[in-house]
Amino acid sequence: MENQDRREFTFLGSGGGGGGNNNDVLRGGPHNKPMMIKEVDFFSNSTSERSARNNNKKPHDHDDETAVKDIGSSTHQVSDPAGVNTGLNLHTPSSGMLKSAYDQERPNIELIKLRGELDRLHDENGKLRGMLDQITKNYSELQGQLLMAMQKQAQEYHQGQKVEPNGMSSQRISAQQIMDTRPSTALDVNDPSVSDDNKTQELSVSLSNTMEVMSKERDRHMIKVPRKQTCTEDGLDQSSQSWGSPKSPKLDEAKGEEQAPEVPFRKARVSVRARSDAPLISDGCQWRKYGQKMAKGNPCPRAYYRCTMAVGCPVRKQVQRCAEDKTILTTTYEGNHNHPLPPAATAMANTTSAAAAMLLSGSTTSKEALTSSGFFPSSMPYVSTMATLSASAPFPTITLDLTQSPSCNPVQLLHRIPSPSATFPLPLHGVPPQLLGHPMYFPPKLPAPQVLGQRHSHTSMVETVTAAIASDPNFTTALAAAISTIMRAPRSNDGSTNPTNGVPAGLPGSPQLPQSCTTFSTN
DNA sequence: CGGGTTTGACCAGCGC
DNA sequence: GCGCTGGTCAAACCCG
Repeated sequence: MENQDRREFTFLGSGGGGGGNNNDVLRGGPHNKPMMIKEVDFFSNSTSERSARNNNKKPHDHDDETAVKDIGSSTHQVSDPAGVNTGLNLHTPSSGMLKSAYDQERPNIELIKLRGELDRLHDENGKLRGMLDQITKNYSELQGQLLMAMQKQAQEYHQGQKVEPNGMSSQRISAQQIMDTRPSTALDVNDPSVSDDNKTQELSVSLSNTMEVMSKERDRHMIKVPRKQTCTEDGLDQSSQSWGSPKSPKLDEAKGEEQAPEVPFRKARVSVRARSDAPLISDGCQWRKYGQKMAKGNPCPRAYYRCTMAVGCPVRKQVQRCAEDKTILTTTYEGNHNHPLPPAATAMANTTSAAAAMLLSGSTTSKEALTSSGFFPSSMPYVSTMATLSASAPFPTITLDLTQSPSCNPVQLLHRIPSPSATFPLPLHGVPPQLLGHPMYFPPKLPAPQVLGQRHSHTSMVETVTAAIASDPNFTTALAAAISTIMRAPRSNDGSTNPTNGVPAGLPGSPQLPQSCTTFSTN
């Protein structure tokens, strides 16, 4: 089991170490510098650093390097190495130097070439850094827009939403929306009329700030909900209903400022369903298993993990295999990390946090706030991911279901979903083409498209979710529209009415989603 | 030996 | 009040 956790991080490590070394890597150990950090350093480093590397490679060239520096001022300005050579040619043959002198000059020529190459690499790094910044900015924007949409919809919902007491009606509406909703009918977060001030403010926040905002937003929306088991589905969902109950003093203590002690409610959770033979999916974080239980209705044990990347990190996750299809691994996350994360983990954390915030922003008035609704833009060429939201449970959960086939018909997916859940697509096309084509791009262990189409091996949520966000320019609009639809949809206000009420997960005809009261589905 | 997993025990919420 | 269940704890154990 312990090897599973270590295997999670091999893609982040330097690649040469064993399991324990990988742990050290993630803790920022001095000996095994994570590859990702190396990349960052490479993006941000200076030419001098690379020169130092060259010096390490050729320490005996130090004098020559110094000689190069003597002409470096002109060389540096001439970014084209060819220009440098031209200048040298003017000096050497035409000046009538002796052959020995010329031979003495040759190392300098090579060094100048190297210098030019370094400059070229520097420029390239600058471009890459800009690209990375742009990606990060876009991601921040997306999150900000998501948050804005959530806030707006939450406000609207609080103001005038009428409750749909009939869960089945909600389901029908959900289906209609799923089949018929178009982006044009949904909230366009790109619309400048939508809270420009707030939007600007939100868009300007960094990733971490976004996380913080979302966390605060989420905490603000924490509600006191009587713990009630309304779902009859097995396994994870039942556990999820009680997860985060205030009975864990240590957890509350660990949450500290993040969660008021008098608030008995828990955080929203984000579940991930993925096909994987591996016991765990790689999410970029380091986890320690602290318990295992046999859940009712599921022969597969449920494992409990907590984040160990920092002391007191409140993030926990549950891992359990689907009873009906043991190739499906369900991982449920809760909480926000209170420490820096590796890039991959950051993407995952942000995504789950956004999803959680999305849930909570719409579930503040009642625990069924997000009972059902749907969105399925017909403009989406690939419906690779479906998201199902549900707040019918005592605390809302959003599940990314990555188990569906890419070729799966959305209608079929609809029929597979046993509960009136909110569904919307998350296009998972892959990494940005500019990254794919770039030599500095290190493809993940499993590129997202492979993850989508592949039902085996180690599915990486980070890769998949990140790819979902990064790959499709329509994603922002689509997601916002989905959120909009979700928030606007009629919701069940009856405490006994929930998506799974009377529709136990794992019903015949819904083999793909046997245990989800809340499900993101992936195609 | 340190860090992780295993596993039985314990606690608290919930339903009957 | 009692039993069931989920979640957590912590001692024992394992492993590199």
